Amino acid sequence: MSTTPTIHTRPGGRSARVRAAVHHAVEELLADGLSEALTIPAIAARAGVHPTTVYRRWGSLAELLGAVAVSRFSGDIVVPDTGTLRGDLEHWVTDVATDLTDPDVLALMRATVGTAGTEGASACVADRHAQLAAIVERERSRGGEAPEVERAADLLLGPLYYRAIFTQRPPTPAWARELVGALLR
Amino acid sequence: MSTTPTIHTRPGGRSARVRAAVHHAVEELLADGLSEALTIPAIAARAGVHPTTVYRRWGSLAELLGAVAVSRFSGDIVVPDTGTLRGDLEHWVTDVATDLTDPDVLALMRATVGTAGTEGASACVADRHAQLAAIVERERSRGGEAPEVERAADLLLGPLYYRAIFTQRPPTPAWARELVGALLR
DNA sequence: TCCTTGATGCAACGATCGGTGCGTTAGCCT
DNA sequence: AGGCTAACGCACCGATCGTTGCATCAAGGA
Repeated sequence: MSTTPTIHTRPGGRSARVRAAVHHAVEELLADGLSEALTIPAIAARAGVHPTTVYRRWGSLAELLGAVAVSRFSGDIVVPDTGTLRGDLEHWVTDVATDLTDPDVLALMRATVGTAGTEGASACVADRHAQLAAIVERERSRGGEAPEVERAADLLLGPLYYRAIFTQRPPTPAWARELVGALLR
Repeated sequence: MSTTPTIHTRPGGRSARVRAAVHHAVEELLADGLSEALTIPAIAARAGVHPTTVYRRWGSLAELLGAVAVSRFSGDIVVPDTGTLRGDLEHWVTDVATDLTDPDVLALMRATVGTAGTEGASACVADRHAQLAAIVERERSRGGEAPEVERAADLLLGPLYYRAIFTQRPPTPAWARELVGALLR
């Protein structure tokens, strides 16, 4: 779930700084469109850290990208309670669509999917699934009818991520809200 | 009568053989799960071709993967005419879902998305869009009502590719047919 | 058939990547 | 405050990548 800083062996100041610097360097290099030369020495140089450190802590580029994706795509977002399922979903898909408009986010997601394989890909959407499940569960606790989480993910996250990754038409908030209409028909 | 296909390049026997061997080697290496060590020398060795040839003809791994994706995902598939829009779509999504079950296809798609960027990603789905547009157009020529191509792509290709790429639950034909139901509601 | 020319093979090179052993630094604990 | 120990920096190494110049081969045309 969230980053619990008590689990790591040594959550001290320096390790955390190095970790943050490396993560930030990965996002910076990806933002610069250098998806080609995204190599560990380049990341280390950008982070002001010795390459050996990166090799030892993360091992491979795949694991590093996976870690960056997890920490980037696992914000502790609390979806505000609008009182209705439709309102919650519309608010949420707007947030997701806005997030997927950021080219840096797309670059990180593409690189993670291509390098970290299945695990990296699911790490990109795990938190979104959890948020969606929370919204559906909240509606059920209100006593209302709610579709299955799987179906909601198919009809909401499916079009959103498909447009973001595979097409050149980034999702817009207005278009995303129509997806809610198609789901709650 | 046969118009000599004087194309700019040389469609002769050897170039075509080399091209086919390299394309096949890329798919083979990806099928072996070697997405990590997917490098041009490795591809050339697998294809029985000198690395220089690959560097000269394709230039970079991104362009090579893009070319492989284009040639793999652009079969001249003719969707059979079942007489109704629903039948055509159900038949088509079944084909797409079956294709997306192949791990080799998924590996190629992930590698292309991660390496070849936006252009590679759209190359993976361009032909699917064309097929869907053809189905919709056929229904209109029958005089029937058909949804917009964009909407159909969002609600059909979206869930299909989302499941295939981002989740560990590959799409099944039965599930894919339900998508048609959600679209034609 | 021979000639032209584009495509491929070959060998060598510099550059850089990925890894290892060791000394040093800086958190955490008593 | 001082020791303990994980984490980091440094120097060095082998392996491999990406490129270039030149020789060779094969496809297409006169």
